[in-house]
Amino acid sequence: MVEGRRHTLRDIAATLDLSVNTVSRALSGKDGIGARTRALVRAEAERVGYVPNTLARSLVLGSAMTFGLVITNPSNPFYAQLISGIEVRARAHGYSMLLAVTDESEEIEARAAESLLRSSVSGAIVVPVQGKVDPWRRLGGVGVPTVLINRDLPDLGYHFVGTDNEVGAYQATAHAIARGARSIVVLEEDLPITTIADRVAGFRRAMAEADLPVPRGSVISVPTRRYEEAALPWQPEQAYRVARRLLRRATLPDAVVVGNDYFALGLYRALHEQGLKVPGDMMVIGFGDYPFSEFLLPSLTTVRLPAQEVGSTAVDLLLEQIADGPGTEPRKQLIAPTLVTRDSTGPAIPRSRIPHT
Amino acid sequence: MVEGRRHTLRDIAATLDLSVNTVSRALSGKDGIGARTRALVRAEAERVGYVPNTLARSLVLGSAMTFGLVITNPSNPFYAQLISGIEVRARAHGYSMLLAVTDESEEIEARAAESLLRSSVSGAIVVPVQGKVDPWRRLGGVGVPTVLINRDLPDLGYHFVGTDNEVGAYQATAHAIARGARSIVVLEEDLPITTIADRVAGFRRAMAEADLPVPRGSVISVPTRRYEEAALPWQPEQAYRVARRLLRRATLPDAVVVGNDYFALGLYRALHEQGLKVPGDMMVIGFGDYPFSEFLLPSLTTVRLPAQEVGSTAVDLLLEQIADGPGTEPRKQLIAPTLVTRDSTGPAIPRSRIPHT
DNA sequence: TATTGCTACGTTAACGTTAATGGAGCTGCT
DNA sequence: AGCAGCTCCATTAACGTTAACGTAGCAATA
Repeated sequence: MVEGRRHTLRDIAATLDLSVNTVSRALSGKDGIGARTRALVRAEAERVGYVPNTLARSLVLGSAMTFGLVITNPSNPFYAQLISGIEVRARAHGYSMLLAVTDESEEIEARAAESLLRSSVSGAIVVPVQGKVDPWRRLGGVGVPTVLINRDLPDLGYHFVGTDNEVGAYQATAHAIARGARSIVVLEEDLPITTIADRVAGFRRAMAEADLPVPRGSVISVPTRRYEEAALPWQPEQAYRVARRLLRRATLPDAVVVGNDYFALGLYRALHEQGLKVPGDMMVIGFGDYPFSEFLLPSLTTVRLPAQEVGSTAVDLLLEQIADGPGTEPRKQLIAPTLVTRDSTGPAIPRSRIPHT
Repeated sequence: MVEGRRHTLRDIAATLDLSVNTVSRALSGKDGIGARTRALVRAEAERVGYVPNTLARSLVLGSAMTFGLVITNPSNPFYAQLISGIEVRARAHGYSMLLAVTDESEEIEARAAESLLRSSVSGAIVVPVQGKVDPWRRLGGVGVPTVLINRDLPDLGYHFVGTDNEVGAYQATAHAIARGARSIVVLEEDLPITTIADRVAGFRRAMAEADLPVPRGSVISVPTRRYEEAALPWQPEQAYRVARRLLRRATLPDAVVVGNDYFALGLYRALHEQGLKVPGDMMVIGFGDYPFSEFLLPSLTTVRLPAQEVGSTAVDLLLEQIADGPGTEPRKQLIAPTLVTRDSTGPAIPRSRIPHT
């Protein structure tokens, strides 16, 4: 079946002795076509295995029915889920997805933006590296709807969907305090992004509300930026190194809130080596609720980030913007994360309740 | 800068009083253009922020400079890494990447194949669901180079890049035997794919070489197929349930080889609940070397799958096929995985050797 | 000076599709 | 019978780009 080259509307038109336009309209379901003609065309299209050429279609329609997705790193489980969420929702509306990976590099990001521009994407969903703003300004300048994810660039006035990191960190910290922690430390990535600042703010708010001091050294930066093709266990490893230094302090914190669940892994190891118990000697709270976090020993209390929801919300914002045209007020949508309480902040619960299958 | 609509070659041609063709050739670096004219054109293009329209270019050239990537699930760390590997390599050669996620559904897969066909991708890299063959046959039928990843569909005669699962499972099993295991159990996904069969074969070969029996019940299937929007910890959870049943057996195996590192998580938990120690009471060997596996407690011995290498090899095969045209003999490329020996199969090594930073 | 050959550019056509417009043939009404 | 109005299809143009070919102008050569 269907060997050789691709058949076009013209081929079908020629064999049926019709005009190209008639064939086009017959196939696309427009009216003004006789029932018998339409059936004939459909049958012939089926017979030769006709596949419409999206390039030509997009060229004349001015829209490629494609969304550009620009993320920093798919090996971050949050972004992996985000990809799924966006892809599913986009495809449901007939859009394909062009994916670009920036790996936190401004240079790659600029090229990716340029590439989306050339491809005439109908919209873009972007996790910006949060350095330069210009590449994305150009996209909006020519009328490409753009939604920023996770990290806002307020200067652009674009739509934004993210998780409420301030609240997430607040919840995490407040939870630790409720469980008895009085001295708490935060381990965060060393990226210059709003995410981090928001979380630190949430942490400080919770501490302030409990009248707890936040001495210097309470917020520790974990070096994780990397442009290389990536030894992947980089993040746990770096967190492990930082945690080892932390554990050499004279007085140890009661709880540590880490910037992502990979960091918790490194911290777990450092604690284990020192013979310190979680949560007995130190509570640990993660960020992300990665697929493995529930099954760590002890299972990790963590702030669940609604990746799928963020993704589908972003798609909805694009669709809305495409339908309503430009000029819509930029919407900043913060989706609240939820704290998932597990064993790393409380007594290990006997799992014997779990039903046998 | 650069507001309003997009400028075209015609715009530039009009303001400079040149022909469209001249502008095109001036910008694309073709010769037969005077130095002064070229400079003029370049300057004007820069001034108005000209962005070439890939759609039009692709239409006339017949190639979209785009690769289609079809995977089952980006939350599988192997595929997350694969995406990175492919994207980087493809972009280095000027290709963009269209991503489709099938979630193991044949129906979605068929639609994805159709979508790639419509988009005139220059090539496709596919992790097939391994049900129907037809969608992919059509792609090859119209001359789209296609490389299959991980799961071969031999009927198609396409290029194939995968990991040598037989050898991987053999190594894992042989390693366990070398460490003293005599009774070994395999936990695998319940997918009808060659991957699983190959691994079971490798397992059996290692057992046979050591003259060890493989009684019924040595290969256990873990139900993981899911089409829904996916509770993500599904895989560890299912493995946990299966492991609980396993641990109720009268005699327990000395070692368990699991189909992916998520399964190891579930197994770890089940063992922990029974008070069984890894590796003392039971060795555990994973598959995948996921980012967290090195940092589990105990760290997980696992078969590292070269995802990045698989990805870049696939891209290279596509590029080669595009350069040489069709008719090249299909190449089946198996990349050997490497066993990473860690604590889950041997005595916990004191980590005090790790240098302080 | 006529011929050749080169440079630098313009003209035309094409890629495959959709939209706008036009027109032939039929039906129905007065 | 004449005309309007409808159905059904054809014609034309357009989207933005590249490729093939044509040609004017000039310098070098015979």
